Amino acid sequence: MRLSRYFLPLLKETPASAEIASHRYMLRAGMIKQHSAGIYSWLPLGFKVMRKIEQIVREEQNRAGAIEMLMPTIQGADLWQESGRYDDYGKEMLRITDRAGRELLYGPTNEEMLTDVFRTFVRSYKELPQLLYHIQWKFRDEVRPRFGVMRGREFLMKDAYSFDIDMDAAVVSYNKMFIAYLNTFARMGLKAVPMQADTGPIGGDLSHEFLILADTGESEVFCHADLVDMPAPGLDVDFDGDLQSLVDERTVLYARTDEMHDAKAFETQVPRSKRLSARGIEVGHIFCFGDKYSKAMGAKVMGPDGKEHFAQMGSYGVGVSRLVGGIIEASHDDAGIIWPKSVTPFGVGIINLRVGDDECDKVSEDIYNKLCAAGVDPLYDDKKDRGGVKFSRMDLIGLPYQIVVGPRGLKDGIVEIKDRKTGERQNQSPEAAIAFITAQYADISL
RNA sequence: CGGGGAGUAGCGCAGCCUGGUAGCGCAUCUGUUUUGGGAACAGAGGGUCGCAGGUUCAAAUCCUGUCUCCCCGACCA
Repeated sequence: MRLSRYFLPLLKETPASAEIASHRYMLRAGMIKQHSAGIYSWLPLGFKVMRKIEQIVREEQNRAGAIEMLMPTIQGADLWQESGRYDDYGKEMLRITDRAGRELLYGPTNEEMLTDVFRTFVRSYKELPQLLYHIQWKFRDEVRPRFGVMRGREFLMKDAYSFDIDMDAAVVSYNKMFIAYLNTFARMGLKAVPMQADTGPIGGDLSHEFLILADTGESEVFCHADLVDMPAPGLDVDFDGDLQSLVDERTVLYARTDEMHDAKAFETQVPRSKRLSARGIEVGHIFCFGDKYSKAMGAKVMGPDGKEHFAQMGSYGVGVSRLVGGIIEASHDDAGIIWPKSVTPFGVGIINLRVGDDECDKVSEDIYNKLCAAGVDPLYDDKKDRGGVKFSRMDLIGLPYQIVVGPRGLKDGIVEIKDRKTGERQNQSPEAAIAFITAQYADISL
């Protein structure tokens, strides 16, 4: 993409309303525009990042054996009256009336709707397990939206739902999502720690929240320090095999959010030097809640024993739009965002310091064309701005690498490669720079 | 929902106390000179002062109501 043809409305000054780094940078880097409290337009740069995050989530859901579908944003009130949540959910649910006076709502989640799909079509244990998901916009009329997209009212969520014949089988599904989540967040460069969580209005007793540690996180967390650097299980995990030991390794150590925290247990189970209390951002939450909805809504299947059984269910959420902010919270500096390679909106920025100079134009264009062909998706700054503007702009939007093409270097036949994260610079011939950048993305599908 | 703060040009703000018909910085447009870390000079455009009432000869300014946004807390798949 040529910057001169892109839509990238950058802000030089920080909008007064933005308090935390991710919100500030998302506004300044032209990623989002707020329309009202907790409701945003996703501008091209922000949308591009969100799409990449969404795709990683999708790939890891698929890898774990979940199947993608799509349910509507608008739901009828009847299903929620059946489950009993129509009244329980309260003002957080956005309720709508259509022209015929029918009660509708903008879905805050989809347990009821998918349970309805399930009970319509599934009759036998032979069709189990089922693990279905969709990635769809949700609306929760939060009392207090804040922190930009981190707590928006409208947000994009991946929610998966599992249906099994009994609790043992339900735990197998739960474990698949548990492992898939660790891999998902790891691919985004995040260290997410699974923590014992309260099941809240969902019900049930098996539940984990996945939190990334950040000072601006909304939750207070307590955990064993070793959990933070524990590597993800890896993409070669056999999801059809027994995952229990992998899950156990990561749940045996103490890790709880404030609502579940037990100071005494924390002190007895975790040696002093390993006690970590910090703040975290919730990016995923998984629940195994059994027959709460299947019972209320009559979702049952015939078992091998010739009797009817209510499906044992679980639900599994990832905040896709929230992750855009979460990744920035975890990866930025004073100059701007530092994108992990896996979610960066563009693979590399090419800075032409002297647009209009034949040699600079020629070399920049050549690098641009070759990197496009190599699939690296470069952003070419071909605007007629001064060097300083170009440097700070590229730092702000935070692409992992920059290639600087200027008359000074070209005299000696070289361009400069800058690593956004470390600040390291290296001089290379244009050809070597192209090869270097291409190699950095060899193992990442952009 | 309780407490606090703010709505004035695209963004950041001053002006309000003590009413007199709107200003600064950045951004934008034109020109000239510049050009390797947010350039300089000259000129130009852009505002129903959130909205609705009221007081007054006169309201951004005073009064009443209302809407919106932000922060702290409570809340939160």
